[in-house]
Parts: sequence; structure tokens; C-alpha cells
Amino acid sequence: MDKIERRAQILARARDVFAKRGYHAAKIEDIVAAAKVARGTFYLYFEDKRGVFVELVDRFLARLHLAILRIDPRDPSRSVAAQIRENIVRVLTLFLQDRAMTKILLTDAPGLDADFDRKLRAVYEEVLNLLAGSFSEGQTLGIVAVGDTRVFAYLTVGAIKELLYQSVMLDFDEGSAERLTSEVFSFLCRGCLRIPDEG
Amino acid sequence: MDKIERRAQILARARDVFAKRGYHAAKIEDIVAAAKVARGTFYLYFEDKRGVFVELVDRFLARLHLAILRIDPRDPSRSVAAQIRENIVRVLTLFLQDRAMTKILLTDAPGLDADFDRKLRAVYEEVLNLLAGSFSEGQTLGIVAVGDTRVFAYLTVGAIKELLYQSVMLDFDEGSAERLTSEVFSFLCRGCLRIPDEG
DNA sequence: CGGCACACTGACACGCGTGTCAGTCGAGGC
DNA sequence: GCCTCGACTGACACGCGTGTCAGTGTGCCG
Repeated sequence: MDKIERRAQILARARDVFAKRGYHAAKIEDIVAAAKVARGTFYLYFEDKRGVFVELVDRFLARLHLAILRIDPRDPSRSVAAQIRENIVRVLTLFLQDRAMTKILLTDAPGLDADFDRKLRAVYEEVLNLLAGSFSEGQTLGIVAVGDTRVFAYLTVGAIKELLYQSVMLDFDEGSAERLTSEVFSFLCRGCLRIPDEG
Repeated sequence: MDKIERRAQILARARDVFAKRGYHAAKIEDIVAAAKVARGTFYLYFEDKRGVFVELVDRFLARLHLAILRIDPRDPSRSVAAQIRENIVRVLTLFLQDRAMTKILLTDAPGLDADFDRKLRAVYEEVLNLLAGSFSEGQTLGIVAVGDTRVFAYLTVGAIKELLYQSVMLDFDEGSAERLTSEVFSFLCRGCLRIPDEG
């Protein structure tokens, strides 16, 4: 087994341990036991526990970034609706394919420490800005409701986050992505209540 | 200062420390320093760090429980819409009034340890069941969209959670509750997109 | 076959935070 | 004035997890 494989193996085992026990309860001892290497070997490949963790999250965030594409309202081949749906499917699929990382990202990553929190919030902020920006653009085109686009972004991201978290906790299979996308999309288009909005 | 006051004082200081540093980074040392008591005194009032933390969360969850009232579609004095809005305002206000607890509940409480997680999920489950049940009931009355009510519950709770988290992080003032409620309510009624839903 | 390089090992020492407990302090009763 | 009782104190010992490093094993080259 060469260095690259070994590194990948430790990373993968560490991911499983973090997902199962949570970051703080996960001991280096657990990781090296899962990876079937000695304590010292771990330190040949990684700085420390935080190091592996950060690398895991960074890699996942990079993949997430690739899954979110900017909407082009002028694309003649795909409607805005189709582009939005594709974004949602890609994101849901990514998360449903990697349950361990989903759990880690949603429950352990925030609150790790001040430094990491800052970085995480920056990434988050980027996503929110992209969304809020798209909503603003959409408002000028008349395809987004009037209202605070920033708040729309929070509500949208929050709704999807929670759905993902629950889906992973309840072991929804990966094929659910299509169905869930339809639910999310229609929720974004028309909400879920069918009563006159007095406000 | 009698025992009850002292206990309350330690609780309040502990809450601040947890909110500022996060559960794991918060040391007993920090708490007793903030409360201006000696290390030993802390242990006269609480089992250990986890003990104070659990008590803080339990108290807050109890208040949250009181803020959420079952919707009565047959109430002649208040429309369903009004009842829903009142629930949303009460919840937002509660959280905006106690920023420290909001931060603690949303970022530190999940992932504390297996036992606490179970309990937290149970409380959560209760809220989700109430919501999903209300949505189902609403479907038979024709005031809730057709679709998976469980998913509606996830999306709704997630949207509100995220909004709260961001509001607290960005230091929105307490008076924002009314405005935010309107945004949330209209989001639940009509979503935020104004494009034909092809699905 | 000797010698070298390199991945790997795991016992150990260290640091940090916790929880304890013998001791101090002060108010109230006699 | 002395004793008691209970709240409070903080130095200390302990346990746990970490990171290290001297040592082992294996494969390769001359």
C-alpha cells in the first residue's frame, strides 16, 4: 500500500469514526483502530485530529461548490425552473451519497473552534450571497416574489439543510433525491399553505 | 445571597460562557471566573459541566414548548392564519430574546453525547409530529397543499431554524420578530419563486 | 550478503482539566 | 465571648488523551 492509498484509508476511517461518535468523542485511538494502523502512523500523515477533520470538511465543501451552478435566465436550452431543479438534485444527491460527511458537516463542523467557525461561515456566506443575488436578479425579471431576498436565502437554505439532515438520519435511500427535489421545488414555488395570506 | 440566587447566578454566567466559547471550549474555570465563585462552589450546586448545560437546555425547551400552541380550525375568534402567525411570532420572539440560548441550542446541543442527542431528538420529533399532524389535518380541510406532510414539517422547521440562527448571529433586534414573521408566513403560503412549477 | 532507507510501531511522558476535601470564614444561637 | 453550622474556598491528586521518538521490520541496491 503506497502513501497515497494509506492516507486515503486513514481519511476514510476517520470520517466514519467522526460520523459515528462525533468529533469530540472520537479519539485518535478510535481512528487508528478503525484504520488498523499504529498511533504513530497517524501522525506521519496528519498534523493532528483537527487536521484530518478540516481536510475532510474542505474536500466535501469543494464538491458541494461544484454541485451548485449559477442560474442563467438567458439560456435558451434550459428553463430557469429546470436549472433550479438540477441544482437541487445535484446537492441532494451529493449529500445522500455521503451520509457520514452529511452528519459531520451538519452537526460537528459548526462549533469546532473559533477559527474553523469563521472559515465555515465564510463558505456559507458565499452560498447565501449567490442565492440572495439570484433572487434579487429574479425579482427584476418578475420570477421571484417581492420581499427580503436575504431572508428568502436563509429560509431556502435552512429548509434544505433540515431535509437533508433528517433524510440522512432516517436512512432515506439515494433514489429519494428526485422525489425530494420535487417537494422542495414546489415548496419554493408555492409554499405549503393554501390559505389567504392576510399580511 | 441565598442558595437560589446563587444557583441562578451560576446558571446565567454558565449560559454566557457556553454561548461565547461553545460547550467544549468552555472550562469550569471560565464559568466560575464569570460567576465570581470558587471552583468548589460550582460543585456544590451542580453535578458537573454537563449538568448545568442540560439544565439550561431543558429550561429553554420547556419555554419553547409553551410558545407553540395547537391550531384550532374551529376557533371562531381567530382564523387559522392568525393562529399560525401568532405561533411564529411567539417562537421568534422567544429566541430573539435569549440570543445566548439560541446559539447554544442550535450549535452546541446537538452532538453533545449520545444520551443527550437521543433526548433532544425526541423533543424535536414531538414538534415535527405536531406540525406534520397539523398539516395532515389541514390537507383534509383543503388549506394545506397536497404532498408529504412530514417533508413539509422538515422544510418549515428548517427554514425557521436557519432564519433564527442567522438573526441571532447578525444581532437582529427583538422588534424584528414581527417583520420576520410576515416573511416566514408568506413564504409558507406562497414560497418565493413565481415561475410555473412544471413538476 | 551487508547496509541503507523508509514506512511503521507502541510504550511512555507530559499537559490539561476535572472533581475533591481539608480548611477558612462569618452569621446566629446560647 | 464562645461554639456551631453551613456556605464557601482553592491547592492538589488523579485520569485521560495526546504527541513523540527510539526501535523494529522489510525491501532494495550494490
